[in-house]
Amino acid sequence: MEFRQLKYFIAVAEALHFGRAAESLHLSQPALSKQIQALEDSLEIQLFDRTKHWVKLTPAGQKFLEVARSVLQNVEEGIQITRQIADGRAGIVRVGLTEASLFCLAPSILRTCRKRYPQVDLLLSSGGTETHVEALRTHQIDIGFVYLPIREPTLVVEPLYEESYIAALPESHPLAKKQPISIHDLANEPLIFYPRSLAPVLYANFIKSCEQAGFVPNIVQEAELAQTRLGLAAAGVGITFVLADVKTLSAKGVVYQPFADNFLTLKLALAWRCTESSSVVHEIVKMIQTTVPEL
Amino acid sequence: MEFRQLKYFIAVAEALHFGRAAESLHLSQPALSKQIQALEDSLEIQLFDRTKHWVKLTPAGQKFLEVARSVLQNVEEGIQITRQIADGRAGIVRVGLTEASLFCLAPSILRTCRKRYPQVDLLLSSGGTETHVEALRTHQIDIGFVYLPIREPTLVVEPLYEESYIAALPESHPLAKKQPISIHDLANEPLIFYPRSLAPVLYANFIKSCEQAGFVPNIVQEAELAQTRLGLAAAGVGITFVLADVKTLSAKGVVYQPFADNFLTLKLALAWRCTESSSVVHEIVKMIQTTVPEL
DNA sequence: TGACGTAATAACTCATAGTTATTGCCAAAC
DNA sequence: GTTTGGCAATAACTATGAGTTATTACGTCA
Repeated sequence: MEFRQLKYFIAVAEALHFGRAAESLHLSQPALSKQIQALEDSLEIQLFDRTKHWVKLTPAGQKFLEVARSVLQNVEEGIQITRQIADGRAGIVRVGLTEASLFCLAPSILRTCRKRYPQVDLLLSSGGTETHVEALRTHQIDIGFVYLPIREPTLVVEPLYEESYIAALPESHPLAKKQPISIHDLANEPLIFYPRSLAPVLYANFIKSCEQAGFVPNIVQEAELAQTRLGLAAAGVGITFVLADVKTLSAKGVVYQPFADNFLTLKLALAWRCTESSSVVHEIVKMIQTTVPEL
Repeated sequence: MEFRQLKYFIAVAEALHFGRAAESLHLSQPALSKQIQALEDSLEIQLFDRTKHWVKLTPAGQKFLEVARSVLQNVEEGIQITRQIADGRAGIVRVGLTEASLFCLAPSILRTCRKRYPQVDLLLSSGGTETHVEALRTHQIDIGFVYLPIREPTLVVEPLYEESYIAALPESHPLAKKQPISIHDLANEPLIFYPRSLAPVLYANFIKSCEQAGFVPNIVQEAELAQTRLGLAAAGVGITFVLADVKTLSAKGVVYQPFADNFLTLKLALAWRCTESSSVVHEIVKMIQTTVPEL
């Protein structure tokens, strides 16, 4: 059985006339007759009752007409979906977000995706730079938000933007009134930082900057989430640091202060596998890269 | 796109190796390669990533594998159903039953049908001989239970069995004690008969038999259903007649009496269109013809 | 660097889907 | 009763393309 025969069969079943059906198929009548015969022979089922003067469907033929139509429609729809996946207009993309991207980026990325790529499902997870690099390698995610610099030849890494950290101090802290503050003010202060693994290079830079300023930072507590660190700061445990755009998160008992020397900055980047074959991943990368600067 | 190409595609997608896939298809490797290329070209979608050393599905190819499998399965199932209809193992058959057949035949016919032809739906309706003949002509039913004789050249009519009528008398009636009774006993008795249209010939025969016995029957009431007639008899309206096998229907206030001369008999037959093309109708006719004598 | 495994290409063959011309059948018209 | 017309089937032929075998090109592994 061939697709051709299904199409021919439908034409004859609709016209109930070999001549006219052949015409509508841009085909000669004998060719059509032969193909219908071949179809009936291969199925070993008589689909038409026909004399030289009329043609009609047998009961089996009526059922087969439904079957033929639904098969052709299934194929058509299947090709549509396949094409959407090939074009990157459909599929599943797993994105690893960072703490920073979680707050302000995620909602607008999701919104844009749903609008521009309604057939694409974004699965979001969160983690640090190291976990994302590993998750990319092991194919657990397709796109990761990471902090620069990164050395991983199997990944494509493209910077998104740079953002500076600001200090978050307990309300009652003396530095809360001085503005702007400097790195030197941090000497001897109890500090709350995030775990090294979240962005190892940034962590190292921080330590180095402190040492260059002539002191060893006194990190009394580590916490991954900004919210947790702010809570600790509010409780007077020490000074902590958050990304500038996190300050929209007004926390009770905490005062934000920018650094005069802007010494602690973060370069956010997007990473994906060099070998990535899925066009939908590339589409979503492009989408994120155009969406993020608009914010 | 061709079915061949779908099958080849599935083989390659499963083996991920053109040589081995070709072998499993009993085909040379170049032929397979060409067909896969032709498929990709016709769809304008790349289904495989391949080098000289490995083959793997693209994301679109993975989707298309699902599509191809489901299409082939749909076709397979569709052919199955079509074949069942062609063989008379599936379909819809509309059967017109008579009062007589409704009581004892219908349940066992339905039971046998469900057992032997699980894919066949029987749609039952009831009516008299004349309505069934008309319903057969106008394609409203496919098989009709009718009373003989019938002259209708467009129908095939095959007798099923002959059954005699028995009298049903009010309990208090003098004839209730005499056994068996004769046609002569009916002279001057008020009679309850069924409408002429239900079985015109039987009706005429009844009138004629009475006239030959020397009297004109005194029909005081007509009623189509046996149940109604029995009710009237019980109420003392008169004597009525029911098929012998209806007597299992014990009716209060009514006594059954066979006729000595067996004068009122009914020949039940099955009728269907000469031009009937549906094999399932013929199957069900055969089924009824073998089931009925067993009762 | 050479041998091996593998998909693609080349050149060819043969099956078959298409063509036109013709036949045979039945229905309707004269 | 005969003829005409319409239509599906058949016959004979053509050309497209699905298959073949032999070869090539390429990347991996020893």
